Amino acid sequence: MNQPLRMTKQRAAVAEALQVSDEFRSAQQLHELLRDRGDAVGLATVYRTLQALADGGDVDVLRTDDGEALYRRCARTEHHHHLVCRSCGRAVEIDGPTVEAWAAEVGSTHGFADIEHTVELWGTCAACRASADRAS
Amino acid sequence: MNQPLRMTKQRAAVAEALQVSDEFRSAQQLHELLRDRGDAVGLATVYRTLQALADGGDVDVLRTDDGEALYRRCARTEHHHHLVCRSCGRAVEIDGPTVEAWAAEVGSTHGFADIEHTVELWGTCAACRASADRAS
DNA sequence: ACCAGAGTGAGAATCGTTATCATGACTCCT
DNA sequence: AGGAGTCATGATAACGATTCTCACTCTGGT
Repeated sequence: MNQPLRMTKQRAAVAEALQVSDEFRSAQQLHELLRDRGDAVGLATVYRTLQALADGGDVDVLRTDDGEALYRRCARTEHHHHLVCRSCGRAVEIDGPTVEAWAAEVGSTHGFADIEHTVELWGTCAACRASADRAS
Repeated sequence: MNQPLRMTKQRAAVAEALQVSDEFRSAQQLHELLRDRGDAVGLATVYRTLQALADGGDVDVLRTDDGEALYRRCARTEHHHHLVCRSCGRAVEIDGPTVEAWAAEVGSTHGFADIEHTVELWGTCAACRASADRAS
C-alpha cells in the first residue's frame, strides 16, 4: 500500500487552482496562475503534484496535438470522455455509451488484449467563436 | 498552390522505410532504421519529411501517452482509426461507423463548432503477449 | 519540542522536435 | 555543357516540456 500524501501548502494550492475552473490547463499555465495569485509554487512541484493526482485518478490528463499535457479536475471519477475547446480549454464531460463496448469488441476480434481507448472531441466553443468573429 | 516536392534519395528512403512495415514508428526509430540499413539520412530531414507526408495526408500520426509522435503509412487515405499494439506498434486500421455521427452531434449539442475527434485503441497484440509470457 | 523522512525549489539534465545556416543537389534556360 | 536560382540536406544550436538532483524545509507522529 502507498501511504497517503502529506498535505502541504503547495499541494493544497495546486489542488485549489484545479477546483476553480472547468478548463484543461497545462502544468505551466497552472504554475503561472499560482504565481500571479501569490501562492508561488515551484514548477517541479506543480509537475509532481499533477502527476500524483493523475496517478490517483483525481485529475484527467490529455494531450494536445503537439504533445503538451493538459490537466483538469473532473466532477466524476468514473470513466468518461471530453469535448474540449481547442482555444480556451473549456471542457464538457461526455459519455460514449456505445464506444466502450465497441472498443472491447474490436480489440478481441483482432486478438489484442488489455484494450484501452482514447476518445476525445475537440472543437471551438461558442464564446471563443464569438471573440474570434469580433477580431476579424 | 504548393508545388510538388522534389523526389530525393532521402525522401525516397524515408517513404520506403514507411512502406515496409505496418507498425507505427517514431521519427527517431525511423532514423535509426535508415542508418542501420545503410541509407543514412539526417535526423532533421527525417522529421521534415514526416511532417510533409503528414501534411499531405500520406501518413497518419498519433501520440503515445507520453507525447511522442508515431507515424505510419496507411493503406487508406480516408478517415479511419487504429488499434495499436502498445509494445510493438503494430496497428490495424478500423472504422468507427457510429462514432463519426455521434461526435458531430455531441459537439453541436454543446455549441461547439469545427468538431474533430481523436479515437484510438491501444492494446497488446497476440505476438507480444506470447513473448511476454515466455519471458516470465 | 523533536526527529525521521517526505516534500520543496532552483537549476541542471533529458528528450523530442524545430530552427539555423552554410553547403550540396537539382532544374530550367540558353 | 554552363550557369543562375532554388530547393533540400545535415550538423548543430535552440527550444519547450518534463524530469532529475540535491541541499534544505516542513509535516506528522511521538
